[in-house]
Amino acid sequence: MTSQQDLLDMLAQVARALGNGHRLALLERLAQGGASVESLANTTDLTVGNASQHLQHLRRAGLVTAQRSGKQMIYRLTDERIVNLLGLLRQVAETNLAEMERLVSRLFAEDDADGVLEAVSRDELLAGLASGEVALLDVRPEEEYEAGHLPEAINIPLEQLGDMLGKLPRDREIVAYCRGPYCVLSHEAVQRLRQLGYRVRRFEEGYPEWKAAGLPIA
Amino acid sequence: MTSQQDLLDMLAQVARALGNGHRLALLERLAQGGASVESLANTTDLTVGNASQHLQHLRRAGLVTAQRSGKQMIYRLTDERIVNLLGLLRQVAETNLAEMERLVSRLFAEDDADGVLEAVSRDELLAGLASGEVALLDVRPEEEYEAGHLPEAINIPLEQLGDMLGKLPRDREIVAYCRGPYCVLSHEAVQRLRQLGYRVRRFEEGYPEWKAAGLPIA
DNA sequence: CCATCATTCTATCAATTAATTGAATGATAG
DNA sequence: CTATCATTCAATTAATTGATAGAATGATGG
Repeated sequence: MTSQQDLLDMLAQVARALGNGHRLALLERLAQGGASVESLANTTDLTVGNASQHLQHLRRAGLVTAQRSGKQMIYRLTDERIVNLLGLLRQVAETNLAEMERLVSRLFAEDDADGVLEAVSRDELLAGLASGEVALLDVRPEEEYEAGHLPEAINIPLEQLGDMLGKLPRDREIVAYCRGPYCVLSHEAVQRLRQLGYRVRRFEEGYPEWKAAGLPIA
Repeated sequence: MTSQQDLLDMLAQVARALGNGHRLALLERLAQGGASVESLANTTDLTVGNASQHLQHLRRAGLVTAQRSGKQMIYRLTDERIVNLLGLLRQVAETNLAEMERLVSRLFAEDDADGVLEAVSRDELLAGLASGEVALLDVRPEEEYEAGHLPEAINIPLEQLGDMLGKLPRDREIVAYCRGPYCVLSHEAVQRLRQLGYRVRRFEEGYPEWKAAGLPIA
């Protein structure tokens, strides 16, 4: 006979699949778009063998699917709602764990006496884009940009920021975004560009959250 | 230095706290309202010592708080959004794990050739209540009903269903609800009442989801 | 203060999980 | 068919987790 506890045990199995920092890193990368095991291993600093095992763990939990493409195995999120699930987990953790807040503020430690570096909210960004006052900058690697990005966004991967400044407008405020709330790429970009005199702030979310909210992508 | 991985590790710690069936059962019970360790141990079939340990695990993850009241320790959810988090986890698991669906349909196995026992959705229930065509029946234990319930709901705990039939109207359809989507109390009540000739269906959600949605409670 | 009750702490054992290594499989290009 | 590349499998080890039993703590009522 099936009992309610069996169902909860199965739910727990899915939750346990989320219960490892490396697997969360893999999911965050997968939220940018599908990728091969090797590519995933590189962006998450795992050995290929280890990444493969974690991906199979996620697959058993129904969180990702695998599809062979030639020699490579391409992994993808099974469900767009997984982004929402991770977002909600993040919110709950941030509001209820003091330790969490400490880590977040340290990760984004910034010399921001005037508060001008305050991150841009989704509503604020939408308003800025509608009025044409804001230029969007995607600082993720080209591979992730190609897999999908916010409309009208210019792609300058963080490593090439110095070489491609010509692409950036001087007459509008720039809003930089990257992989999500904990991604430091956009934060780093903002700090560097501000030193060069650009008017630039960081979007408080990233591409996956934008997409999961059903907003238009390119 | 703090890295993004530290944050993901901390998120993983919260997810791991959800990664145990007994702890999910405790959270489901806590979603009905605060309770003592002993009460929680009873409703989840755990020993008191074991329940205490799991509750402390949940506390370290920031999911519950404890407050002493006389000799007893009353535990509560720290955050209403935890109900949403569990709901989303459930949705993701149900849509992506075949095994999950199999278990759910077996738990609610019903002899329902005509489809009349189909669960009532939230919108349908709201419409029925607004028009006065529906009477609400809460079949949870009195303790949980007292801690909060849907407006106008009559409480008849499942064990006392036979004794208190007089409270039920014959002229309206009855909608029974209990703790949530996996709670079998309302399902059991519906089966029994239908045999007695009542017009009755079960609400597909439960009290915690109703409350978390911001709908009025009593 | 003492007895009682509710809960937590401590120690222990069994079970599960994560990382590592090296071998095995599957697909492709020559 | 063979060499190569990407991924998975299998075996081992260390670390973590969960259950249990019994001692310890904290609050209450006489």
